[in-house]
Amino acid sequence: MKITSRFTVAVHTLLAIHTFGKDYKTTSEFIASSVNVNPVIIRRTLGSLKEAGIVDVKAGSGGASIIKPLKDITLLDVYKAVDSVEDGLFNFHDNPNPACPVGKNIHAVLDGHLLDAQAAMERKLRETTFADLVRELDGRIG
Amino acid sequence: MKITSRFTVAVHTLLAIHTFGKDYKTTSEFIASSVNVNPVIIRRTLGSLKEAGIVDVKAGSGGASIIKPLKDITLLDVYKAVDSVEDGLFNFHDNPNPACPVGKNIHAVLDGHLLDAQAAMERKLRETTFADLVRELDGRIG
DNA sequence: TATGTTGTAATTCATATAGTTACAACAAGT
DNA sequence: ACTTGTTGTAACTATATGAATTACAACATA
Repeated sequence: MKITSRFTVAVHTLLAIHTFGKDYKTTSEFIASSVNVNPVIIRRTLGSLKEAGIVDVKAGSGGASIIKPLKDITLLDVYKAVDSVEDGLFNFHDNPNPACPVGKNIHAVLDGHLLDAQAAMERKLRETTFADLVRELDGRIG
Repeated sequence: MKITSRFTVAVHTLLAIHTFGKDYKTTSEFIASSVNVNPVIIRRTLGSLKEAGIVDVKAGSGGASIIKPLKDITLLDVYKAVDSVEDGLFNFHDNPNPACPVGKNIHAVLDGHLLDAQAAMERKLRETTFADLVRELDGRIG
């Protein structure tokens, strides 16, 4: 199992808003044609990003804009905004037998290590900001 | 989306084999009662661990044993053995529009960062060996 | 008021995992 | 050789999750 494409869709969405926001009205329809998904997916993505205080969306008139400094938006912020991450990256089997010495202690032994691994990944995601991504993207667009 | 419970099932399986292997025949049925899943799940798990050279399974007579030194079995080894990890931890949306400057470059900009995050997690998993886990478990069992 | 858009619910579709049943292949004891 | 218990695996079902889609009320602006 893996992390959903909601994450990369959200990153793409933000980059599209930044890149085209000056010249176009970045509606869900517009963004959807770049990401190549259904516009409703973009609306839901924008809803999550809005809840997280990263974008503002104009209901009615349409269009989205980024309201947080690019250098203060990390990949981790976006990841947390759109992917339900509260229950951890790793799935644990449901009911280890508490009558068995191993089953009884497996959580105590393993949970910490799994959290460590997850934390290592999140630390890495926090290192990259959208200021970085925009710089890299602009370098490629030229 | 997340990493499947196959991983924790496999860890549990190995710890059960090590803990009980001296006194019991660790059949799929036996292990399944500790993990609390269907025996077939354990057989499939053991099949993967066997392919990876971590365990030996006696077909017919029954029972599994660990054939690799505990200090040389890391959590990453087990993770890679049972979870299909080739296609990456992150799902990427399928068809970003190549006619759009953002869609055309999104992979080039993002892929490296995603791989970095995944690598950070795997590095952390590699730090823990089954010698460590057994020590921790034995400490709790007393 | 007319137009175009957002926000969201409801439904369908696709995929992946876990659970289950069934059974042939196999190993070892008798 | 026969019996017993187990593995290995295929086939199928059940369940969960995400993505796609349809539909429409709420909304903002000209």
